[in-house]
Amino acid sequence: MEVRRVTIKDVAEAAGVGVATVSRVLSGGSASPETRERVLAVAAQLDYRPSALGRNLRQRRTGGIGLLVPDLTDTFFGQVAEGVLACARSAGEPVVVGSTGDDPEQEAELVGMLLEQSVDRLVAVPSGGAETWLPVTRAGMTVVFADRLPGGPADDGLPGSTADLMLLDGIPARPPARAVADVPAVLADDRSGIRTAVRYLHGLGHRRIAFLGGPGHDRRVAAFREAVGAPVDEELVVFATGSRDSAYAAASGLFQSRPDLTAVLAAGNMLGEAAVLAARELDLRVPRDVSLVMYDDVPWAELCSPPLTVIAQPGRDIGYRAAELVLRGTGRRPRGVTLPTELIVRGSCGPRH
Amino acid sequence: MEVRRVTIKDVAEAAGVGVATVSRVLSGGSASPETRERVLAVAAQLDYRPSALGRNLRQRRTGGIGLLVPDLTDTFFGQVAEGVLACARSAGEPVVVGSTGDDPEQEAELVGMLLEQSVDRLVAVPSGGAETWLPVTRAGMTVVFADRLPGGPADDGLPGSTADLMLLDGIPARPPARAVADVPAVLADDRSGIRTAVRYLHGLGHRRIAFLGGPGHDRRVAAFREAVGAPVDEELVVFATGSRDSAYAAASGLFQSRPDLTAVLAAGNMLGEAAVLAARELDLRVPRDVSLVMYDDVPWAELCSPPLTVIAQPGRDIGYRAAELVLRGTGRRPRGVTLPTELIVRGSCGPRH
DNA sequence: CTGAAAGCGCTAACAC
DNA sequence: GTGTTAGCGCTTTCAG
Repeated sequence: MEVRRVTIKDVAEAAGVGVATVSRVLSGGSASPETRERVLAVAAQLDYRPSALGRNLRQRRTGGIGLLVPDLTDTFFGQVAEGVLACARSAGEPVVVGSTGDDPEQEAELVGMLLEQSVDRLVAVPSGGAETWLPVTRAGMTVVFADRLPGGPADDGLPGSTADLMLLDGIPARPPARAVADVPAVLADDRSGIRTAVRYLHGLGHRRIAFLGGPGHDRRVAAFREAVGAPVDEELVVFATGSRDSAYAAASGLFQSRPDLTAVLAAGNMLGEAAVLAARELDLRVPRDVSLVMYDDVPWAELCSPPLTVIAQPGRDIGYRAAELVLRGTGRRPRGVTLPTELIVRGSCGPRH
Repeated sequence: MEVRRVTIKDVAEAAGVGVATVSRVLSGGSASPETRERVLAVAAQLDYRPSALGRNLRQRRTGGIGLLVPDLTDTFFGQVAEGVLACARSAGEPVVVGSTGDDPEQEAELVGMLLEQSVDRLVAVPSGGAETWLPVTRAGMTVVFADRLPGGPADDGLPGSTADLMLLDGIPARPPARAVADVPAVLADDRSGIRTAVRYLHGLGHRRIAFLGGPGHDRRVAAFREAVGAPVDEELVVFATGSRDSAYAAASGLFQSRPDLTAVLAAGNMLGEAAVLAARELDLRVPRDVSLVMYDDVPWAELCSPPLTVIAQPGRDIGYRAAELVLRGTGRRPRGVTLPTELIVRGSCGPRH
């Protein structure tokens, strides 16, 4: 059943040359036109495929790149993944994917697995903080973060002094350690996206705007705080964990504890989904009773009624660019790239009532 | 920068034993308790990770399993992928993922890449027909299909004689070649799902029910034809290619060419999305003017208004079971498994008007 | 119970 | 130009 693979030796024998010659020909080295032709012909005829295992082992190089996302069921991360896969394919590189469930432990475990596979280039939407990522970069992995940055070790969501922290897009990123802070990242311009949304809501007359966030939305809260200006009503800032249940609970709790809020900004599409559901359950009409802006322009945003006003970020591009960075080895110039967001106004926001 | 990996040799030296001993200890072989302890200690201290490359090369075994899906942006396939990843992780196996875009050519290319990586176990939602898959199985790959079966070579969607074809779930699957027909598959019980939905619509008084399908929905049309019984109005059976645009065009065209239809069955969530959009664009009210049943119970189905009545199939389970099968080597007894579907009635269907 | 040695498929020196 | 050879890190006989 297990058909023995055709090896370079087989090709060499069949072509009446040495293995080195075959290797050279196949990797575009020098060879007499005649030999080259013969080898190529034989290789094709035998349907020879060089074993990546052998090659990688010999070259002590990695095969492929790794991709870690929190949840492939989330359309946005699906977009990111598609971007990474597209770029990797065009480079002929395989992609080993892992889903972390937004759990630092699973994330660490998956990284270990990648290391074992000699995959030393990684695109990650990080869940864990510096304590997870410091060892990884130190292990010699080339990593590029996508969509978000690792949170600080003490992830209380409430950065204390924001004064002497490194600024990325002007948002305190609380770089937990030098090495991790130097990891390039491909991010959406959260600051501008959130600011635009908040201004839009302001313009509509809203004053009590809630923020509904999830894991990894540190930069977005920070941007929210900045955009709102003045002291933020802390009760209006709530966080869920990664699950749908948790998102729903957070949204529902928010609406019930603060019936006076007039608008909510959901920092991710799962949060947005939860907000719509919770609002409906509580007989809150959108946008009459409450206005809603959601992060991520997923296809179904348009199907809601009313269609959801969203902050669109280019998931696919984020993935593609991250893969590009990691593939080109991120030569010095580690600073990553920031992609634009866009406020797409549909029907889920109205004037304050 | 590139830190040399700790190899088995390093561990052996540090522990004052031979490499063979280290290997044995780490793979649970025999060794004196004392030696074992020492080796384990040293390995842990050095943070030694055996290289999968070396191991796999030596054992001429594959590392990991492959996963090929049409599009990770489609929530359903995201669920399937999550299932596969979950199973693979619990088995400690890495997963190499590829997105085919429902294009047989890309699919073939990706399979080639997997072969090169020595990945010889594959879970696939197939796009190509027998001509793609026959060579693959013959190359010695262990493959398990998920969610659908490869279509016939002449994929006209209109099987001619259904008499002497192999029946799977009683649906003509048009097995294009012995080898491919023997590939195990994990499928949802499309036949029952579709039948239930059609009966439900019948019960509501609908007689002109349209079928909106996409790539890989051969079994579903077949089930539709069977459920409707009698000769089906062929104008009411339309197919889109994989893209969202195509789906929209198909849906829109259907509504316009046959304004007399009263219900539509969308064979996948992207088709359902398109149907909702097209209906809205044409000022068709759901369910007053047209009833809609969609395949796949994606989270947003509930967010639509009215919430969509769906045929739910367990995407995650499908992926998980498929991975299980491919991991346990699918010992003889290739027949796969069929998982139940469920009609979830929400608000998108009403009595015929 | 343990070590030495042979190779898995490949590439990169190094000879010819 | 082309062949020979020495490993890459690992497991697995085969002796001791």
